[in-house]
Amino acid sequence: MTRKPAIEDVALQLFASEGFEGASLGRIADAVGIRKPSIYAHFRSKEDLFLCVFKRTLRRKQYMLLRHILQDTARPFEQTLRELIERLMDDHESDAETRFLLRMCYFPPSALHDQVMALVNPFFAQAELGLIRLLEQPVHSERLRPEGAQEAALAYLTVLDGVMAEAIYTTRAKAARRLEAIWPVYCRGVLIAE
Amino acid sequence: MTRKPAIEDVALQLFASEGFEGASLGRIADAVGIRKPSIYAHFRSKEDLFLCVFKRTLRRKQYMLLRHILQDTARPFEQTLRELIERLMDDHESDAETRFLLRMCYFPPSALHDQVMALVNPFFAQAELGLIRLLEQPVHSERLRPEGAQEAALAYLTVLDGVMAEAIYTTRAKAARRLEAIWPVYCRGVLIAE
DNA sequence: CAAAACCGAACTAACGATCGTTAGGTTGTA
DNA sequence: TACAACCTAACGATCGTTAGTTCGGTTTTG
Repeated sequence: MTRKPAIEDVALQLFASEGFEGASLGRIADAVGIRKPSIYAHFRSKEDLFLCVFKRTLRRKQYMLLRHILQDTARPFEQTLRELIERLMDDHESDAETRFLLRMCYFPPSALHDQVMALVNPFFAQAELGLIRLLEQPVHSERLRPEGAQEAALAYLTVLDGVMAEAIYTTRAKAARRLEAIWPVYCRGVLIAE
Repeated sequence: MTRKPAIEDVALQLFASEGFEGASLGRIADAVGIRKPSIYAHFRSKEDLFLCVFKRTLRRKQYMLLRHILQDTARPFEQTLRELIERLMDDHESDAETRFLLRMCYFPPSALHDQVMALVNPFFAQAELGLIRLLEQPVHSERLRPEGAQEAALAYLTVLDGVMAEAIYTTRAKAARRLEAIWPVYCRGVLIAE
């Protein structure tokens, strides 16, 4: 009977679209259908609410990423990696969770900058590591140029962020255009020519 | 003797670091060394102040970009394009103008979203066009793969945003790592193999 | 088994602080 | 004398937060 999950969901939505300072507890409470002080039955402060939502989101995304990358390690890695970008573009358009996470990784509330980064850095580090591990599997690494898995992984993350950047400030369709353009470039750049 | 330029400079700094909602007129006035209502001698509202600063920044950056791209069209284009990314990384670290512009292109104040985008879209469109024009010059286009200037330009913008993304949420040094990794990939991907 | 104590989730009322903004006065300069 | 640039004082609205209450459902107890 508790509205706690509803509060978290609405907070996520508003934080994603208005930012931390732009989303007020009053508007969050209104959208949930409760009174503003009722939020304090579940969270010690606005910052506490934010951090709870942020941690939850980080946890879910980490799980999703891991699952996607390890789903079928035998497939050509280009396919897996390209589909991951497409999936993130879809998610960014349809669910607020991805928008929230991206926004707060780029520009966390300045008072919480250090706390947020302490959560985000291991997240990114593990993502990079998981990616390198995938590319280092013999099936894949023997198709890579001698520069190796590390370079291919780092370059991929750059491509990913570049495409998502366009998804953020314009539309999914224009981001898809970018992916079409850069993907063959990326593949030619990291694979051994046949 | 007017403090108008000082107001704009300080507003730029605070908007860049705290966001539109996070930066209050009171703190801006404090940093300038005047009283809060004095701001209204020069700007009709907080939104007006923001838009003035934003337009000025857009104008300056547009001029800088154009100058950089057209500085020496005979040089190998890879050199010009790579240096542009390095320059933007430097700017992002040293001057608030670049941080401000990036932040507000990604996440404009939600009440001003449409107005901001009406300014930003032509800016991006012209940047893309200028880039394509550069790459279509025979000196450069004859070194490009048959996919052509359009693909190379779009891929470049993706690389640029991907590297800048890392500069935003971590440091210049880590962004430089990304550039090191992706630049040879990009060049192999767009240039004809010798 | 019924009464009592407890607890969590919501509420109302209100706090002080700060927000953006307006009105109106002072002062120095053209 | 007129105007621009600043000032003080204050506005209503909203911010995040606290105090204290009510109410329904568990758990503990006589």
